[in-house]
Amino acid sequence: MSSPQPAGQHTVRRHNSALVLNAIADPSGHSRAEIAARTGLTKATVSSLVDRMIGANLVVEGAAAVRPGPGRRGTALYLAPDGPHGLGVEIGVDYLATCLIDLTGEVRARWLHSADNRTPSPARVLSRVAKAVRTALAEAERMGVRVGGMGVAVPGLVESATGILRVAPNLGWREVDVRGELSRRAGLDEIPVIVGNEANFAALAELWQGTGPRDFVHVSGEIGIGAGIVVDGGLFEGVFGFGGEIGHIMVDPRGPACPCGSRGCLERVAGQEEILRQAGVLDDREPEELVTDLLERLANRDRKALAATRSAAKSLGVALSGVVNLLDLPTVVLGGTYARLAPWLCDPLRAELTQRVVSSEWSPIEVIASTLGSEAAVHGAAGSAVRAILADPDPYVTAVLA
Amino acid sequence: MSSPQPAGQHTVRRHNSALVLNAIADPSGHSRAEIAARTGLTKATVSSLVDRMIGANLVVEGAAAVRPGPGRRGTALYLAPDGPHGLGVEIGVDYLATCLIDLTGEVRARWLHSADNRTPSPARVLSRVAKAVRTALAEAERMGVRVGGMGVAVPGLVESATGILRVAPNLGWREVDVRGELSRRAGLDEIPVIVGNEANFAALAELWQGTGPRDFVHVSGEIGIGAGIVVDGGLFEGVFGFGGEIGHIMVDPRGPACPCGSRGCLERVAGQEEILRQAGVLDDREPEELVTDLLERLANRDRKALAATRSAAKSLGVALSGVVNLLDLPTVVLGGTYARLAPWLCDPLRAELTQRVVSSEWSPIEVIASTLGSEAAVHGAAGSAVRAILADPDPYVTAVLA
DNA sequence: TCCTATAAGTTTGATGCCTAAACTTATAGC
DNA sequence: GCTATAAGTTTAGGCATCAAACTTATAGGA
Repeated sequence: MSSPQPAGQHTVRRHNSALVLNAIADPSGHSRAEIAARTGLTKATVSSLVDRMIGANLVVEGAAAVRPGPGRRGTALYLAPDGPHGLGVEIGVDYLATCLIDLTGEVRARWLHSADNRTPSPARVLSRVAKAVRTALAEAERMGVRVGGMGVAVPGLVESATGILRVAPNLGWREVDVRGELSRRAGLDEIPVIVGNEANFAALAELWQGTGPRDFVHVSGEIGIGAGIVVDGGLFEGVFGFGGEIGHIMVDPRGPACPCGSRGCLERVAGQEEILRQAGVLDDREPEELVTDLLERLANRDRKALAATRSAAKSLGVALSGVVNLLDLPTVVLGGTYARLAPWLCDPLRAELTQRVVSSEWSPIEVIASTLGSEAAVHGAAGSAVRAILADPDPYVTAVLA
Repeated sequence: MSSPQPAGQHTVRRHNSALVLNAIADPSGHSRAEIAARTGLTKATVSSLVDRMIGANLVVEGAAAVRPGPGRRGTALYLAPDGPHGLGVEIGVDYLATCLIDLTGEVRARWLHSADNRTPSPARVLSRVAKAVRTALAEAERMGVRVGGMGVAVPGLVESATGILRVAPNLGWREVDVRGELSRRAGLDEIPVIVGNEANFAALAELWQGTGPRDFVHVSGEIGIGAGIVVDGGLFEGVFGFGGEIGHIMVDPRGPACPCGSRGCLERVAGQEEILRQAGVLDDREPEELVTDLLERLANRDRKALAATRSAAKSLGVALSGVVNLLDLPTVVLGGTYARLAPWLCDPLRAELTQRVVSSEWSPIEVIASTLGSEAAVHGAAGSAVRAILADPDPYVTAVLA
């Protein structure tokens, strides 16, 4: 959105820095001259901007490119592998994950602790998180890289402007100032911290991974059902940052009651727990084991398992058709547990969507499974930190060069 | 697709021109110095930009302001009442509306023809539309004002990038190049034409009228049910421009069959026709008369009418709660026929939403009725033309001064 | 081996827009 | 009519871009 801020020459440089850096982000390695042609800037301007970014260690020069014909060879430019890194943290219900990611999106270090984050107080959990953050910062220092930002994924509603976690039902948290607490506890005065919903971060990880679509809704079903909506390569967060809540779309007015007060909510009808129950594999084993059991039964064409999955697909289709109609999205990405069930979910879901979506005639709906595993959210959180630099490098460059 | 464009000094002027003009758009009339303070630009810059815009007849100077204390009085600046006008056209199912609107949003001329646009071929209808456009252009010439752009509202899905009407079920049109045809038939080579969905234009009219919210979903129910989604003061169109289709969200899986192939679609359950049927006032009179009849019965507390309205409110609540959860919107605006039924719809709808929307605890959902009448869509269409100039005046200014 | 054509990257001067600060104009209060 | 204050204009300077000239590097042919 156009900010009500006046523009000056610095604004121009800022805009063009981002333009140039995003062209450099192409891993095939382009020369200054190619970047100039691609962005529409002159070689002189590109040179000047690139020099600044090399100085700030965002960009490095590679070997001269091999090209047929006469003429001097250009020097290929790449994102600096030892440039600023992004630190990602995910506070799960029963685990704590951290990772360090470089500018190219490569994971350079990762940690995963099993931890019950539900029983102890938020303060205790956050002090544990702060410790994990300090460990990661120490590792970054050992690697000789600067940490340019941090992303924190939490399973709840986060007000994007303030970074305050409003509520996380599955953690039992309410009104926790995650950003403030972590900044304080881990001594992060210098590092910008972004707090967000794990479903949103997972969707962003999907966006940044490989060459997928730029417009999609990413649905992940673990304990709740969360959706991350990506429009034109950016996250759609809603007005307060509470967007993407599809778990309580009503799918069946005569369905089972939901703790939220309604009936037949998607989460109750198509959530992991309900699929397992209908398939007859719900007992007191670990969730991981139960899903493996379900997958085995599906592979063996167990009738109840197949019926449960098909029913969930149908309900998902009802809910997602509303989403897709409303936002006019061409693609649905299945993440989390749904990604593992994708072989059985995709076809009935696609059929349901095609039937219900008005515009499917002109732009058919694609349903694909995420290729990212369970660590999508941490990667997205870490990635969002480096992406913040890539999307607007000039403030970072100015700060480093100062 | 937004192609990344390089920025130069002209970009700066462009940005700041918009900034200044939007500050001037405040009808209370500010001086150059006040604009400077408000925008953060210097007086010199504001003066220079304002001079250009006065030259292009976008801005006029008013009387010197009265202000207590010593010092020279500033000259108030206003949007030029005889600056460029927007031409709005609405192709309804059984009428054709046109209007001319000035930069301030004031309607300066309007025409309304009853016309059956359903039976004749699209080509015939469009030639009739072109004639109405030429009439409006002639009137603009007589008034001595330039027409800066045209908006065309149609009751169907429009691909925003191309201006092609993909389908309009209630007109029986498919794949009609409305923009191309009208440009050709009415000789509009110089004038930019925006084609859009009437529900979207109605939502924009609501946005621009008065001091309403900047984030809302506007629902209007006539023959179909359309929604216009406004986020942060801008229309959310979806990826292809097909966004806002809420008519076929499923509200009740056991509900009546819908021509779209599904069952229990919102349109079938809460549309005008179904409300009238349940209230027992559906016969072969004109729709207008039927609605008046319904309103009378509601005023007289007719039990069937009240029940029908309450049931529609409940279904709307189910569908809109999904929308509001997903997009995290704080406000629902009822337009069209729903606006007239608002006294009976608002309360049950609000109750339904409050119950179903997860974030309502932190940001309660407001339900309000539109104050615009049946001409919201034409006004929005005309307004979108002048808003395009207000949002980015520099290209217009440059073209006029050249 | 040297020359020529070609292309990458740098240097230089011009342009355009913004800013700061000085300057001019206008007005109230004394 | 003088002074203080505020609006609006003028002028000098800064900054980022661009165009064009210039330097550097390379292939291919004489």
